[in-house]
Amino acid sequence: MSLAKPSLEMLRALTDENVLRALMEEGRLTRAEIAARTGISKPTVSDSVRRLSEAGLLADTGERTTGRGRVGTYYSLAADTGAALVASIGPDGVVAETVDAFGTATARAEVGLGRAPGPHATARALTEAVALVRPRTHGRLRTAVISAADPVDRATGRLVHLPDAPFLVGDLDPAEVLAGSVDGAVLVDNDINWAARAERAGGCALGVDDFVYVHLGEGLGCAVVTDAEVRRGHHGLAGEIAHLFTEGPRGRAMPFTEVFAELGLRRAESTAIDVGALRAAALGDSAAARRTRGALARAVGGVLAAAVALADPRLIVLGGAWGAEPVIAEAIRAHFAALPRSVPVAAARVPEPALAGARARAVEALRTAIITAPRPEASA
Amino acid sequence: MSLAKPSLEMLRALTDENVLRALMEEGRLTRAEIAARTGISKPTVSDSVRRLSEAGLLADTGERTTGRGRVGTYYSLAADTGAALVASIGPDGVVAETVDAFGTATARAEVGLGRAPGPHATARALTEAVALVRPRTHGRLRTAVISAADPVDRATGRLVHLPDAPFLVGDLDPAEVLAGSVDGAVLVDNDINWAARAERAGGCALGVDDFVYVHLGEGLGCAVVTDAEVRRGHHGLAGEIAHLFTEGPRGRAMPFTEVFAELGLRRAESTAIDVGALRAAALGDSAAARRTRGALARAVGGVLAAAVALADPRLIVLGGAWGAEPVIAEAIRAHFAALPRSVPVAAARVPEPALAGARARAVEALRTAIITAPRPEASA
DNA sequence: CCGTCTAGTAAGGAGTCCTGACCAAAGGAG
DNA sequence: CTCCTTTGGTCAGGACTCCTTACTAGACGG
Repeated sequence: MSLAKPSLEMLRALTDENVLRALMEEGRLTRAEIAARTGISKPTVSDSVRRLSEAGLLADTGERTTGRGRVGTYYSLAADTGAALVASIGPDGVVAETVDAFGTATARAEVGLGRAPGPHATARALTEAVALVRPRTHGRLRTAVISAADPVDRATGRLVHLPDAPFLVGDLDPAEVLAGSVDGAVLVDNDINWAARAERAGGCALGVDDFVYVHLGEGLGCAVVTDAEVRRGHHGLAGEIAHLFTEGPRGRAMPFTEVFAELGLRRAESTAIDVGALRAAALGDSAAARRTRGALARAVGGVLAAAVALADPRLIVLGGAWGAEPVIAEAIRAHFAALPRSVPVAAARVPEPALAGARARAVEALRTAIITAPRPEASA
Repeated sequence: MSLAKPSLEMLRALTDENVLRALMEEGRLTRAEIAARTGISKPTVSDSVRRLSEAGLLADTGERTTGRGRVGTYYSLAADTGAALVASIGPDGVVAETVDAFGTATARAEVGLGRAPGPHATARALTEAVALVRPRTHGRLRTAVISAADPVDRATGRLVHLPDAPFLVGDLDPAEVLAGSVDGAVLVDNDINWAARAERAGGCALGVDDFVYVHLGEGLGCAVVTDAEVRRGHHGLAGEIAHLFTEGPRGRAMPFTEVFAELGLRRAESTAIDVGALRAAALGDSAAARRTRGALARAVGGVLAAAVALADPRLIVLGGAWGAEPVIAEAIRAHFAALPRSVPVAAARVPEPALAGARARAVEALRTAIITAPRPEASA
């Protein structure tokens, strides 16, 4: 609400931010190149580079320009500006990466859970994965972005269990696990939300401001992107569609998750979908398979109709172990196209989408951490 | 994406904006008061006031401070800074207002349609209402914000007809009707979206960042507020819930709008709900009324479940001719509370909500128009 | 070897904001 | 009535930021 107060300090900070961002995007630049890129005059850029070098954020790389004219000196971010941790937590294990401010992944580790699933084993796997990547990165970990295959409470960052939905990873607080290894903020979100961001950044929803990503796998979920942002809702549970009323077998209205119980496609003693059984029942050319596909398409169609009604997307993206299966996706698409307010349907196509989305956000977070970090007063 | 380039001009503009906003909120202030309010030093404020006075945006009101100390001169916005038009368009007619940059309504007119509904009559009514308020306002109309009781295409601002939904006002392009009377941009949105903003600004959803406003009247609609903004979706049709699949009578899945056909509660030859018939059927203590209420509650419950699943609101607001009816609202609330992911339900309470929401936005738009308007170069 | 071309610096100026001192004028105390 | 206090507003000086223009340093090309 309150408007920023104008000051010369603010102006200088903006100049420094321009210089830093130019270098983050380009890797290394001479002062003249920075001036050309940002539109700021050469003397001002030189001032800023001097300031930032004295603060330890920038360094002469030792490289020099070649070609006609005077040799230029290349500057780049200092080596110790730190890194960000990215991790993807699923029921099978953990994938962890570190990225620097240029967006380059500097280390990667995968730790599987084998036959010992559960939150404790997952916490250990996360700790272990961090220990594996930690020594292979320069500087401290200034922030972390975590993807988890369960709903995430927006306020606390904890994984939460919703009624009648599978709890794939289990009760876990990633921020607590990482408390010792990461200096700054730890941001946790659902894997589907990260996947949606990845599709928007470079997948089938490239640049689309309003779309819905529907994930159909062991669990059921979706991500709602409106006005170019994933919307998480008050608790962070937007997109948890298990209890959305839709059309079940024989035209009855029932929660989405119960359709799978009704069809006998759940795993024993669990609310998770048995993807193997589903594929066995829905793929192929038999009349039974076609019937199953029809039932699935009608149930998913109800979910898509709800998404269209409430979010008005330009596009719907189907992802997940069986949602991206061409034959099933085609059945869904055909049924949905016949509904009164249909929109185009596309298939997700980014590999490791959750990790990719989290990685992009981690780079962003690391960059702003570097830019907004308090700097020593220039009082020498 | 690209970062603002720092410049001294930008700083000055920020100072001027601080001064202008302070005066817009407070009405009249002395330079010392502006300095105290904004935190900007007195000399700088004096400079800014001189600049803005020379540009014709500010004027000495002639009033003077009384009390101890030197007399101060009060400044205020110049009288000719213009006004904004606000209009609410419904099937029964048009209400138009003009507001100034202080948020004060300066004129108001209501033009009914009587027995001649339809888009042509509505366009005439709008023109007439504007002609009535126009002479009673100072300065030109610099922007307009329109509320319409039909879905609005976000890109064009036209009212659009969706299949199986009533078209209460009809095919109309408010911006075209107003082209001659309004200088600046014309913003058109659905009445339900404006109502939701009004409830957030000062009603039962005061300050809530994530909520869903469900309107149950002749038409069916809702507004989705996430992260403190009404989300309109790609076409502007977010919240058009007529085709959302829900639970109909006898437990069958069907589009929301068809529930009313099934219950015989639609008006003849129309997809609009017969509110009179609905009240007759659902109010009272008879077994039949209780059955009807139950059917309505289950149908609305499906819609609320979908809203909770996709938007994760902190609150659901019920409004509209029968949605706010206490007995029906209570039936909805009771049924919804038993669902697995229930959230609090409140009743809308802002009077003339669509107009109130549009008015607030019009003030905002007028203020930014004044602040960002190109100013004559100070070259005297 | 000299002209050309480019990175970077130096000098000067315009503009913005601030601090602190000062002035003007009204109300209150005695 | 006079003096002091209080407050709005201005003045002068200074710190700082950014820009333009002109200049220097130094390598390549012919």
